[in-house]
Amino acid sequence: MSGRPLARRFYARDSRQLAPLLLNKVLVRGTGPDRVEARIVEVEAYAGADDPGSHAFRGPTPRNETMFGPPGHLYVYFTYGMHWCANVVCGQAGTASAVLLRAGSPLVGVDLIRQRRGHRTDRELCAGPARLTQALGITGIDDGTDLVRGTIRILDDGVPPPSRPGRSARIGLREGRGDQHPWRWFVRNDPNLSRTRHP
DNA sequence: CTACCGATATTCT
DNA sequence: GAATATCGGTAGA
Repeated sequence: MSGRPLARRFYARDSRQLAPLLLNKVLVRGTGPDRVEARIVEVEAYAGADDPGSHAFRGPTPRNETMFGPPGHLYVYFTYGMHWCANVVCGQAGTASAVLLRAGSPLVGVDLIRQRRGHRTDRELCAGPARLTQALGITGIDDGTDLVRGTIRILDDGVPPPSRPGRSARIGLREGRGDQHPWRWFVRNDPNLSRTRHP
């Protein structure tokens, strides 16, 4: 697999505009034998001060500092005491706009993904935000990575986003969910979507 | 297949 | 103390 890396200006739009455009793009980490690729099939948009579901809602902290930086970098955070989740920082610097990568379809390095994921069924390999980071080997040391120049990149390999993507409320939130914030987009009928549990 | 529950570090009240 | 942008194991239908 190969493709053209997304340019900085591609990331410089609002998270709700960028999120559906990231569907069917290819997330890449590593080179050579440890190269892993997955096609993005599910995302969620997060905003800044006006979004009660966002980590940036109460302003900058050590954890969310990357969200307030320039677009085209990776915001990686640790949650539930054991899981890493990855976001694409977008918009203008200071707006804290970001897109959470929630699920992918494995393309390259599937054997390595199976090792990292404990030899689960194929559809469980990248079906969830923490599963996706584990499959690609993304952890806190990747927080702040420049997606345009770094070892983690997002490629356009010519597959366009869906013309009519699935859309729903965001998952796993107490605040900022519901019909007022239908900011989850996904590739309809893809077998690698995350499980949708609504607490 | 769905439902529940424990794990467990950081952030927030 | 409580909550958290989650997951994997187990129990049951």
